[in-house]
Amino acid sequence: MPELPETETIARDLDAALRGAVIDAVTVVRGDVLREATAAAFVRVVRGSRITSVNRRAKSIVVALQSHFLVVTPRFTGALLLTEPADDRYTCLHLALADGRTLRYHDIRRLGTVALHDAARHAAWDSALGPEPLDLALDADAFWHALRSSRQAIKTLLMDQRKLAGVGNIYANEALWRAGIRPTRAGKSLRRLEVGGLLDALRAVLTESIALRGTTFRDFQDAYGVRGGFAAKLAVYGRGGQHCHRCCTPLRATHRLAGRQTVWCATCQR
DNA sequence: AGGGGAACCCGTACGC
DNA sequence: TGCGTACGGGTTCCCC
Repeated sequence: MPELPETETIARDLDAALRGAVIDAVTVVRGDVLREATAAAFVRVVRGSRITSVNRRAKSIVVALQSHFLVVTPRFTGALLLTEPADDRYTCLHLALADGRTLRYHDIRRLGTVALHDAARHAAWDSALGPEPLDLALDADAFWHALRSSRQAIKTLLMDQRKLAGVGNIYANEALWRAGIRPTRAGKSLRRLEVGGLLDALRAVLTESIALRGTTFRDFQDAYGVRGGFAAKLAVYGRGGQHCHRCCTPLRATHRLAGRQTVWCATCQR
């Protein structure tokens, strides 16, 4: 479930730890996590290359090499680990660094992916994604325009990576509760003022979660195997049937909206 | 075009 | 207790 705050946590740690590191040896243990490259091509490109930076885009960690990019999308159980995992059976990729450290891509359920991009492919991938919510270049007017053409539910739109990058189920639920907006409202029904409030709420919850190194609901761990601290701060996600922190009404929960867990307060979300 | 649904994967939860 | 099955979850791909 790593969304924006969780992948941001991983990327910041890895950037500090890996900038300038050289990858000496590559072992592909579970080749089915690879995308856009065969195991042989992956080894050929990655072996001997230097890591120039590590960043985040949407819910992916982007490891920049000299000429290529590794785009790691952990999905539910994927992790980029600098420490020895508790169970090495789930190591999919093993990168030995010249300084003696090891970077592993570890994934129990293997729905996560590691793609290899050259510069042109990476630019195309990047341009297909929507704006970053924490980028101040995205203003409420632009966001309002992006939403007002759609009949889809606002919660579905928040999670549409072409419209906005990095927001998944947890933070979509949380931002809508904070903004007092019902998840099922059609995008085009939102007024300009409501969209401004929603963007403010979204930025606040993402920023607070990053400060606590993300939400570990079940599986998320950072590069050192440590859990995030934001789960205790969640107002609605995973709290169906419990009381709303604002008005004490029992929170409603459904899976009907795009098949995902949606939790909201029918009293204070309109 | 835009939206809906299946596939991907396997640990966990649950039923018998 | 032990086995079998349903489920979840984001993205991609396919189809209507």
